[in-house]
This record gives sequence, structure tokens and C-alpha cells, in this order.
Amino acid sequence: MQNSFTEENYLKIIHALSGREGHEVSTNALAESTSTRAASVTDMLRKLAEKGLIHYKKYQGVRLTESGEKVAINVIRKHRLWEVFLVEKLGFGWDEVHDIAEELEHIPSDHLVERLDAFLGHPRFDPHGDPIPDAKGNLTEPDYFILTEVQIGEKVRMMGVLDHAPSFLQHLDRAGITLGCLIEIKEINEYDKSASVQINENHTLFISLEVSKNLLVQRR
Amino acid sequence: MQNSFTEENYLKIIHALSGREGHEVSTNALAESTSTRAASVTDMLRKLAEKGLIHYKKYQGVRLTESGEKVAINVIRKHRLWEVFLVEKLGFGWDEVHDIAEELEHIPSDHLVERLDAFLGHPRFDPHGDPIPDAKGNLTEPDYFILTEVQIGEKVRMMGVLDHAPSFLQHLDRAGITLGCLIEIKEINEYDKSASVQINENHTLFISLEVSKNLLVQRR
DNA sequence: AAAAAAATTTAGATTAACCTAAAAATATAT
DNA sequence: ATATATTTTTAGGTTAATCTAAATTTTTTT
Ligand SMILES: [Mn+2]
Ligand SMILES: [Mn+2]
Ligand SMILES: [Mn+2]
Ligand SMILES: [Mn+2]
Repeated sequence: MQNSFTEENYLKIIHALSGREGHEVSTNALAESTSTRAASVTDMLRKLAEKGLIHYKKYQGVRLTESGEKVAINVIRKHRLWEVFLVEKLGFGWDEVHDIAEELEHIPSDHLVERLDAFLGHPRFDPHGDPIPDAKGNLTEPDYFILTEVQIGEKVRMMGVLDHAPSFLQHLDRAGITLGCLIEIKEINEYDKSASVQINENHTLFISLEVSKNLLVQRR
Repeated sequence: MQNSFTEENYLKIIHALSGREGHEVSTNALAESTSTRAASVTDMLRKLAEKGLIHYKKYQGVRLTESGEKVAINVIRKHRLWEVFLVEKLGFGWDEVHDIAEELEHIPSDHLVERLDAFLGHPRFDPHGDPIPDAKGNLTEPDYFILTEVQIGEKVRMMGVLDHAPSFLQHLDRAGITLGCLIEIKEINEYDKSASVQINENHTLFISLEVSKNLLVQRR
């Protein structure tokens, strides 16, 4: 039997919330993320456990089984490939694609995903810098730093975002901070930890701590 | 409020069954097409009427309202555009795309459809020769002939199919009958109405009445 | 180690989309 | 014009995914 739209969303969210160590996810955390009530989550957890997609013991939180992990990663693969399509082929902005990809990720055809992947040239990262799992389900999170960890004088490359909200992405657009751009920390204000940064050895601007906290970068 | 996947399918099917004159569609015909029971159809008709998408009087069949027609045509537009995408960009065969397009047609984003349309170069016809409604909802069915109406000696162009079943399309592939190809009727067997036809002034072959009945062609 | 607080589950409803069986309306045949 | 057959609707259920309110379990605080 097939997994429903709703089931796939639960698995994807459990995957996201359980982190790289795959620790237990609580009922309340899921209620928050799915915008439902805890009681509804409990019902769904019983069903997912029944189908062998999660490990679930009452009151103890949940983890994905191997089979659940496989489903979750496939949904993530589809989400990110569709986002690449929307940005690279249809010309959407990176701030516009998430909601559409939330729908497209549930279209059920392996054949479609593999052809889409090939059409896009087997991209490794989505428009937000998130890694795309391969067809076998291997997903390797590159280990980037958060910009707040970078020292004055260091030059780093912008590789991703932690916040995917359109308003944050639009803010980056206005600041000229795009995926792959060079960032040099010129100065950090002691008072509010805001920073003066130079983008692409070019223009200089101030960014708040809030922004720094959500930028993933790579040392070179 | 938005229309559900199921509601959209009903509207699309009512559109298809009511023909170009937009005549009444019966409950049983809808039950047949939706693979549900008549009682379920009645339930849905009450709901669609409630929403102002159909004209419905008990026992009298249904017709689309203007608003229902608009929704139906938009779904058809999306279906056909996605089919073009799947064939032209992803390299699927025309026999493989219908079921995937059945899912994609319900992705709800006007922005997406318009960008997809532009990306595909505003195609006028889908891979089966069916016309694609424009962004304003204008859908003009070209008036083609059925191959059975064509006389011996006539040369016509293949413009579409009435049967969209994968098995029929694959049969045409094997016979080398593709959209746009030239067909000349060489001979018609009185006994079973099978025909000997020449494709692209090239190879000759026999086709059954069953095949002729499902080929749409244009006189030149 | 109680008591209090927080998290989670259970109980009992609701809504959309389906179902079967029975009743009612319409169409067809004698 | 009746009787018969067909079509359609109504009545009463089911399942998935949600809800609120109440009960239970776990965690935290005193
Ligand atoms: Mn996304
Ligand atoms: Mn993304
Ligand atoms: Mn189709
Ligand atoms: Mn088609």
C-alpha cells in the first residue's frame, strides 16, 4: 500500500526534527511542525508505527525505521529537485519555490524523478544550498559553519541558509548575498554583534546577528 | 475556498462528457467515469451545486456553470501543458504521460502554470494533438475528421487520437504512425473495413477499422 | 517523596469522500 | 394507460484526518 500525502509529510518532518543523530522526536514538536494538535499526532503515530515506518513506544517519542527513513529521504529528494527545476528552468526566485515544491514532492513516480534529475543535470544542491539525496537514498550533509563562528578578517563562501522564510531570502537578495558569494568579515560590533561585511570583494554592508545566525558558509 | 482534487476531477469529467454543445450529463455516466457509485456522485453533485460550479436539478442531469467551466478548462490546460513538458523536456513517450499528468494537473499555482507555458514556448497542442486552452480559458477544438471518413486515394495528415490508452498509442508507435505524419489511403477491404495505408509516402501497412476509428486527421 | 506542571494519550465528535441497500422518480414496453 | 425496468436519490454506514475535553503518564519542583 501507498503512503498518503499526510503520512509523507509526517515522515519528512520526523526526519528533519530528529537531526543527524536521529534522536527521538516528541509528540508536541510534531504537533507544532504539522500545525495540528497533539491528539491528532498520536493518532498518526499509531498508524505509522502499524505500517512499520516509525519506532514508537507510548510516551517515548518516535524515530524513523529504515523503511521510514527511505520514504522521508525520497520525499526530500523530490522536493529539492523540483525546487531546482522551478529556479533553474522556470526562472522563479529562491524565495518563491518552497510552497510549490511542498505539493510537487508528493507526485508519485520514480520514473519521473529520475528523468527530472537527469534533465537538471544531476544537481547536488538545491537553490538554498541544501544537498539533494541521490537515487539510492544517500544524503550527506556537508559540514558548513554558521557565519557567527567566523572571525574578523576571514573570507568565507556563502553555501546555504538555515532560515528558508521568503522574507529572509528576500532580505538577502536586497543585500546582494547570494549562494556562492564571497563574504569577508570586516568588523564586529561588540554591542549587538552586528557585523560589517564585504560581499564579493565589492560592496560593504552591515548585517544583524539575526542574519549571521542563519547563514551557512565554508572556509577556504 | 479552494476546490479539492476530487472536485476538480468531477468538473473535468463533466466537461468532457457534455461535449461541445454542453449538454446534460447523467449521474450514471459520471459514476462510470469516476469509478464510483451513483450514490456517491449524487453527494458530490449536491456539493458542486452548492458551490455554484454546476447547474443541477434532481433527476435532470448536470451542466457546468461559467465558473465551473473556468475551473475545468484550467485543469485541462494544466494537464496538457504538463504532458508537453513530460514528452518534450523529460523525454517520456506519449503513451507514458497521462497518469502522471493526472496528478500534476491539480498542483495549484497560476504563477507556475504561466511560467511553465512560457518555458514550453506556449504550445498550442499536447502530445496527443489535443488543443491547449490559453491563459484566458479559450479552448477551440479544431475540426478534424476521423480516418474512416476518408476516401481511397486521399492524402491526409494525422492530427490526433480519440483513444488515449497506452496500448493504442504503442500500437501506433509500432506502425510508425506519429502526430503530423502523412497518411494516404490505398485500399479499403469491403469485408472488415480494414485499410491499406501508406505512411509519409514511404512504407505501407494494414490498419484495422478499430484503429481508423480512433485516428483524427486533417484534409489538405 | 509528594505535589505541581507539562506532555501525552484516550474518548468521543466532525468532515470529506466513499459505500450498500432501500425508496422514489423517470423512462420504456406492453 | 399500466406495468416493468432503469435511473437517481435518500438513508444509514465507513475510513482518514482532523478536533476538544478529559484522563493518564512523565517530568520537574519543592
Ligand atoms: Mn523547500
Ligand atoms: Mn530548499
Ligand atoms: Mn492525458
Ligand atoms: Mn493528452
